[in-house]
Amino acid sequence: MSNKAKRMNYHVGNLEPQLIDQAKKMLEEVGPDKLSIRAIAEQLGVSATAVYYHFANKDELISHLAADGFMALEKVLVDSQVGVDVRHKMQVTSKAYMLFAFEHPAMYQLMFGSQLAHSEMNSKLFIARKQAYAVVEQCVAEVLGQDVQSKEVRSAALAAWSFAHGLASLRIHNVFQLPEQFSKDALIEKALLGFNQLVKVHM
Amino acid sequence: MSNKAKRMNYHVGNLEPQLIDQAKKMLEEVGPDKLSIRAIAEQLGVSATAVYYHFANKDELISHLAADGFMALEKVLVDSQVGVDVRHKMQVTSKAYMLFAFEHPAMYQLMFGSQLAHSEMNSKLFIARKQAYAVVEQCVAEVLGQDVQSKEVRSAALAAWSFAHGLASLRIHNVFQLPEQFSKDALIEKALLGFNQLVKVHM
DNA sequence: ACCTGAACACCGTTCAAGT
DNA sequence: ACCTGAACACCGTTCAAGT
Repeated sequence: MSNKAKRMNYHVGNLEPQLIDQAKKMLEEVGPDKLSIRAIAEQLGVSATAVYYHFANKDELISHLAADGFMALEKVLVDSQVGVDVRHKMQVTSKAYMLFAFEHPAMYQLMFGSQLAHSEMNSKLFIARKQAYAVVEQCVAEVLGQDVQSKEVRSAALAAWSFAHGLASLRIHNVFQLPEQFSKDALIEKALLGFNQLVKVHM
Repeated sequence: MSNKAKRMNYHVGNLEPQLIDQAKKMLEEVGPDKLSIRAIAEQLGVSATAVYYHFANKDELISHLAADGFMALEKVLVDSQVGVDVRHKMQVTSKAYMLFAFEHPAMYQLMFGSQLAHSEMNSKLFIARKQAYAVVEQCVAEVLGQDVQSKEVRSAALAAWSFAHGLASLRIHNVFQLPEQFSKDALIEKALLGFNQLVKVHM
C-alpha cells in the first residue's frame, strides 16, 4: 500500500501532529539544510500546500521542531543531575549536554543554526529555550553557591554554555579531523581535560 | 551603464577572481544560506552556467571563500599578538578571534557552518583552517610553557577554541536575548569574566 | 578556452477553488 | 474547516551548442 493510497478520504483530521512527526523524522535523515516542506507533505501523501493551512510558513514549522528539541534537551539535563553530588554536577550536566548534541546532530543544528537565527521567534520556542538554559544557570548557581541572578552566576553560565556549545558545534560540523575510532565520550573527556589545563592561564 | 551592458565582449578573461569577489560581497549582504550562484552570475552580467566552467559546483566556490576566510582569521590572530606579554596573550588572542567572528558573521558562519560540513574538503581550505588553528595551539603552548604536541596543549587548545567558537556561534545565531546597547566588547568581557568564575568549579 | 540557452529536477509560497 | 492544483519566482546542475 503506497503512501498516496493510504488515505483517500481527502482530509485527515490530525494532520498537524503528523507533519511535525514526519518533519522530525526527515530532519535527522536529511539534515536541517535539506529539510523540505514539499518532501514532508509528499511522504504523508498530502499536497505541499496543505502545510500552509497549519503553519504560516516553513519557519513556523521549524520553530515547533526546535521547541520540542529544547524541551528534550531540558529533560536530558535535569535527568542527568538526579542523585549527583554538587561537586560533580557541573561536569555531569556538561557531558549530558554535549552527548545530546552528538546524538541528535541535525536537531541540534536546527536549534542553534542559522535557520531560526532571524525568524520571528515563536514564543513557545523562546520559552523552551529559556527553560533549558535555566537548568544550566541553576546548576552553576548551586555549584558556585551564589544567587542565580548574580553577575557571577550569569556570566559563568554563559561561559559554560559557550564551551559546551562550541565543542558540540565544532564536532557536528566536522571542523576537526578526528581519528576514526575517537568516540564521543573520548572527545568530551579531552575537552574537559583541556578546560582544566586552561584554568592555569590568565584570561 | 547596466551590469549586462558592461561587457558585451562575450568572454571576460578573469571571471574566476571576479566570481569570488562578488560572492564574498554578496555573502555578507544576504548571509550564507541565501548565497546563490545564479544571483552572483547575474550581478556580474554573466550566465549562471559560466560559473561551472571555473568551479565544479557551489561547494567548490564556497570552499574558496571559506579558505580566504581562514587566512584572514589567521592574520587577525597573529597581528593581535604582536608585542603582547605572554601573560596576556591568551586573552588577547581570544578577543581577536571573537571580534573577527562578530565583524564578519556571514563569513564566520560559512567557515564553521553546515554548508562545508560534509563536502569533499578542498585541500586549500583544509590547510588554511589548520594554519589558523595552529596559531591558537602555538599560543596555548607558549602560555602553558609546554610542547605544542603535548596532550596538555592539544586539549587546552581544543577547549579554548570551543569556548571562543561557542560564544561567537551563540551570538551570531542570536541565541541569547541581549539588551539593545550591549556591545560586542561587553559580551566578550562578560564571557571572559564567566570563564574565570567557572575556574572555581570542578570539571 | 571560455561562455550561453534550454532543460531538468528541485525549492517556498500564494491564491482561487474544491469538498 | 480542511485540503488541492495551478502558478510564480526562485534554486543547483547538466549538456549540447555557440564564439
